[in-house]
Amino acid sequence: MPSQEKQDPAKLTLWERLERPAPAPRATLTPQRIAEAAVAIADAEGLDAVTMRRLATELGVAPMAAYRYVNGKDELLELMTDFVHGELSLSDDTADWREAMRTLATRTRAVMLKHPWMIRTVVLVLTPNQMAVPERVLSTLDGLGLDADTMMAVFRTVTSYVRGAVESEIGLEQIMRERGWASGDEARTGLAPQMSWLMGTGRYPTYRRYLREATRKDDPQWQFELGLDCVLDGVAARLGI
Amino acid sequence: MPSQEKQDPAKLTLWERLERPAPAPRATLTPQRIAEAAVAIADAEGLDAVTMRRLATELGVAPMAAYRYVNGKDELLELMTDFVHGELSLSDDTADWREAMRTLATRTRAVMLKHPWMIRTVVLVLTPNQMAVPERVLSTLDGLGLDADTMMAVFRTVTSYVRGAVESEIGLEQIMRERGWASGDEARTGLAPQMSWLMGTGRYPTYRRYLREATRKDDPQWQFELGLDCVLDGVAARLGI
DNA sequence: TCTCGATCGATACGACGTACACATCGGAGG
DNA sequence: CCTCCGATGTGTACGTCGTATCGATCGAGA
Repeated sequence: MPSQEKQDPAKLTLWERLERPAPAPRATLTPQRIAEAAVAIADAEGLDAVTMRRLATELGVAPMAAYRYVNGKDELLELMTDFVHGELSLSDDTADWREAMRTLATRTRAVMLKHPWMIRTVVLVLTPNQMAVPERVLSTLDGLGLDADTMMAVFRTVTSYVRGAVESEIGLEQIMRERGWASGDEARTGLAPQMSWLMGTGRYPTYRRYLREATRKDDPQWQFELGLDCVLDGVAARLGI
Repeated sequence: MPSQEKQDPAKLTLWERLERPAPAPRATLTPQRIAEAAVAIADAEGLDAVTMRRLATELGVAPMAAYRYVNGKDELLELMTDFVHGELSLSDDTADWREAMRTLATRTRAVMLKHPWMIRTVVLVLTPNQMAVPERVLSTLDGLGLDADTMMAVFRTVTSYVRGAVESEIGLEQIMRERGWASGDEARTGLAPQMSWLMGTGRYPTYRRYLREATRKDDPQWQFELGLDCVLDGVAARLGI
């Protein structure tokens, strides 16, 4: 008998395996269970706590068990990333591209702040839930007279801003958590020695004035939304949409 | 005699130690030498190749030697990050804020593409060379009638876009390097099975059209600069500068 | 010359990712 | 009902990592 149409599971991508019809009989483990457990660990204790051994413990299983479903730790991270992207729940209730971009941006920010480890994850691996994002955006941009390249540029521009902004926000949060600072004021007192040393060099006069005069240093949402409005304004103006 | 003004070196920050006048006598190791070696390894073989042991080998020294200058691997990464930020060489030759932001953006992109591992580094640790960036930007924004918060918002907005954009660019490059793809076409053939499976689900019709129609998919510089112009336009328009 | 603190080396420990061979389960074919 | 086989989970082991600890060694001030 010649070759079966059945393929070697190891040669299939993670996503093909994930959607295979028969979930297999024994199934104490599934990709979903693995993803949920890994995400739970990462949410609670950070990405460094996500260990193949720790994951196995959490699943009540031997350290090597998960390797039947995931080819290595990198694929585990892919699985986690795709799983969380499912939380974005993109809806089709708006035809206005700008409003759609705005809610996508704020929702992305919310999801990432909820799963701060996401920011350390590789971008642009092709996973089903990640692909749904550009699909949604491109579809709202359709019919405005933009060519394909420009439509994608709009998507990339807004996405890039969101990612960068959330990244710095998370970076700050992470430092505060590590050092046990609960408020912006606590952080500033904690940072005071280092900061006053830097300021004492006299190399940062303008920054020093910013420190004295600014009043919204601890309002990341204001900062995020002002930047987002700038970006959306610029896209609309330059591309005439 | 009561307490000396000399402090316990372990309690000083990395940067205070770095600029202490006497570099110590024996000095086969210095923070600079350490930073250079670590950066060289990361540039050549990626951040994962930067190992305390590997670094020591490269410096011709015992594995634990560098710990005299760096409190742990995290501080080594800080040191590397600050070192590379020194390459930005911010100049004061422009008073026009927009031109200054533009050259900062393109230069940042260039430096990061030269040191792709930078993108995986924690943002916003207070290091001298990193602080020089907002200082430069704020000083060009000075005197345009913006309050301190808004000036900083401009800086953050542009910086966020740049970081996000470069991050996705580097992410793609990294995947291509890992899989040994040299051109965009090679990458597309390599990705073809996965992509055609995803497209076969019928869930991404607009994205599919983009794939057919787009002609600048492999022109990251065009994408970067278009987005940057949008962001700068938006900042200028919304803030009236 | 002696001493003392700053450097650097040697050794060791626990945790990590994962290769590999083995045990075990559950359903299909007789 | 039995048997067998592939899919699933286990046990063990190896090499590498970050780094704690302590001892050796060097240079300069007394």
